[in-house]
Amino acid sequence: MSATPRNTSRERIEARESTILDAAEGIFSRSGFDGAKISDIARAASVAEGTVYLYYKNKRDLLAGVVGRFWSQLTQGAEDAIDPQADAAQQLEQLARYHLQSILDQFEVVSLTYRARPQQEQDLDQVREYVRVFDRIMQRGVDRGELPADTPIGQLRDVFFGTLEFSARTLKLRGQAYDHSIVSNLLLLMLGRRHGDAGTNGGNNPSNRDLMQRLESIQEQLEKRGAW
Amino acid sequence: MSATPRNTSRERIEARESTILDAAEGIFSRSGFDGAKISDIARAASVAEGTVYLYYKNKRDLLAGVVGRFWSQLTQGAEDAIDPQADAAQQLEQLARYHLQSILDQFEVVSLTYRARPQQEQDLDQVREYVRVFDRIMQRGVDRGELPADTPIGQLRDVFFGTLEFSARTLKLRGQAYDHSIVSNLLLLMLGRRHGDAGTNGGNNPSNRDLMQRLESIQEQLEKRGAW
DNA sequence: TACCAAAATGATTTTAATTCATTTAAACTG
DNA sequence: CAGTTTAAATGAATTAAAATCATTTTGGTA
Repeated sequence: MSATPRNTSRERIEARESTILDAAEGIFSRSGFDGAKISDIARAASVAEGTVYLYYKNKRDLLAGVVGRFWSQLTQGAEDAIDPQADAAQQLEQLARYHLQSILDQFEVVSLTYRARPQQEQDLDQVREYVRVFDRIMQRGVDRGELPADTPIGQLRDVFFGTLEFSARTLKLRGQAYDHSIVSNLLLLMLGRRHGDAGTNGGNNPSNRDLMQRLESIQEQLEKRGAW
Repeated sequence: MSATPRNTSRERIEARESTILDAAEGIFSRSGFDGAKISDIARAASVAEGTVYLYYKNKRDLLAGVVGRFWSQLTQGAEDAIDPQADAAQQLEQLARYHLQSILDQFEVVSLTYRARPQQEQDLDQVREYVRVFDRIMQRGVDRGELPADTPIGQLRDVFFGTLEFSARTLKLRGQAYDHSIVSNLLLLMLGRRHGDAGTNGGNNPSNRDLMQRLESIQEQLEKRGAW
């Protein structure tokens, strides 16, 4: 029959493709795009060099495969990390934490994204899909009145992902780990409140009494100095 | 004597180096890093292939030269674009406009930056220097009490550059041109007001929180000065 | 068991970076 | 200014790695 003519075969083939992607991800991450040799990837996948070309047209295509899979998995993970019951602000925080944590954990793969061909090509379809997770959260927030109706979602998207990615780079450059204050401050900015440190003195409005004390302290200092 | 033994020579050599950089910038921008052939670059510079290697160790090094020069020029241009008399908010807006405009104009070169070796290497020294233009504006704003004393400059730096770069990518992707609302909204976010339209909360009565921040900033300045 | 098509192989070809022995030009010397 | 030394430039030859493709192997089928 032809009912399941090469079903077994299909499984084997998908497994092999996935093996090649795994190998490529490892070698690309370790050596970068230029440093990675197809022969190394083939060896790591226990496959002949020519076999790689049966699955991917060329080296760039293979990279696109690795990067595409990464972003697909990220989309899946993001959807799992977000509580559908929560309000927009909470969901945004969940996404921010998840995103920052993930791009820190897999920084090398994220960097490889920039080696994929940009624009027009569908190389970055999976990135676009990922970004829609953000758009949906925001749109729902607007629809429910949790966010102002004129919220510029498109612009805030660039604020959100741009800030998190640059922050991740900074952390990596300095050898620092995940820092929650980045997420807190970003959310405070985006949701329209003032920055400062997260919990510390949060949204407190100091009392007139606090202000008076501070003024007295300043006056005292000035008098000590006699200067002005 | 050896006072000016090969001064004339030095000029010629610098001119040639600059010619090679120009050629490389053109070819790299047009064809990308991988697509650019040293032979093309050599031809565009009217020079033999081997000559390129007298000036740059290899292709990556040549790329670093192109990218480094770009960021140096950007630093120079930024300093010219900023009015030293203006307050922090105005300077920030000047820098934002200049930055967004520049990276849109020379998007390909900016993209090439990501092909330069990251981390530890001094490939990105010029980028760091450029970023200090931002830091100086912010620090001066804090010192003068125009910005809260606890302004997290380092984090805001990532907000600023991250947002502008991602916004530029979005514009390019959609074939759109410079959009001033991006700069306006970014500044509104960063300076702690709400987004939406510019003047909205302009001359409003300041809250106690605003007053307290201003007092703290004054006090800090006093203390700094008291140190000597 | 014999056959066929799909899959895999790796030696060969191709492409482009990098090197280096040789040539050319510039700067210095007496 | 002819001769000598040193620096700069050249491009043919080398090398390295991507990509191809004629051949072999494998798995399924009759």
